[in-house]
Amino acid sequence: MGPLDSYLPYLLNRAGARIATAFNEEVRPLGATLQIWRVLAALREHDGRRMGDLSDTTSIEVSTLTRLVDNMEQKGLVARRRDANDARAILLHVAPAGRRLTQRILPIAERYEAVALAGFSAGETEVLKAALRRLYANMDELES
Amino acid sequence: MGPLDSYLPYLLNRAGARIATAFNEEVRPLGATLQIWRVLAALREHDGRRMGDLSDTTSIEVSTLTRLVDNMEQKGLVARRRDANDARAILLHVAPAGRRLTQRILPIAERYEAVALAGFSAGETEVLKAALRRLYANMDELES
DNA sequence: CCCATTTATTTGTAAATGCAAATATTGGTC
DNA sequence: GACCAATATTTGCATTTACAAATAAATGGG
Repeated sequence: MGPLDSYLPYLLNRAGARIATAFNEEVRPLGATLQIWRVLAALREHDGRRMGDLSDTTSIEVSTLTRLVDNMEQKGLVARRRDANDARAILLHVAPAGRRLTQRILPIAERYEAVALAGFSAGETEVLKAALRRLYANMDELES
Repeated sequence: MGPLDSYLPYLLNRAGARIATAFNEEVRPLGATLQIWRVLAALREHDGRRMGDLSDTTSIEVSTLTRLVDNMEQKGLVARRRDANDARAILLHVAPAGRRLTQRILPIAERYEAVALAGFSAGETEVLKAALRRLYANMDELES
């Protein structure tokens, strides 16, 4: 392996960590965290998700997620409901305070997207996003 | 903001988290962790680094790093030495066990690079890496 | 229809994390 | 040369995290 900054996982982590840290600081005054935002964003895309589903889409480990959701529930951001068709499962729903918080975080999220991609053309942006999806998919190879 | 999987920080985190989790599992049997590897890899590139320098290059928060290094020192992987020119600073050096561990992890790291980038041409790979460096640099904008 | 297996979530517990404060040292200024 | 702000690291402490085990419910085979 050559220099560190030619090593893909290194570059990936470095960029991700930097964005994550900055974003986290920014939403803190709103009483949120990056992880809370991840859950809210996932619910914004599709409300009433299972814990396992949320864990997959947010990349938050499921036992960590349980406790995060405990916390969000206490804050009135979300509500747990038993799935009527499968009593093992929980369906997590946004609550009004969660919707309000989402609306406050959205512009910050959009700003981060813009800042991170400053100077990228629409084409370059698409190539990058496609590559990131491909990286993710490539990891299937090691899961088996 | 549109669908989650068109949101750059999401894609970045998702890919990074997946690689990190898998890598971490893989090095665990060797008595290592991803964070330990990050430190070893940074020292491999340039031995005798300051804590702050290491924190920057590994993206590990400096107070976390202190304790990680305590741990690595106990395992005989690294050694702290006071900087002779500046008694505030520590210079961290690999120790023999650290070098051996590095040698055992290197092939795993190379495999991860290969798996993640499977199907990418050399050109595509370079475009991706350049983009990740650019993302990182773009975040300067928010630091001020 | 009962049992064993699988799936979904939570809980126990130890370790990792990160902010803030403390400590140590340097370097410049008066 | 003493003092003060800046820099480097560590420590205190509360929170977050993650592995493993526990709990609960569904599913399918006999």
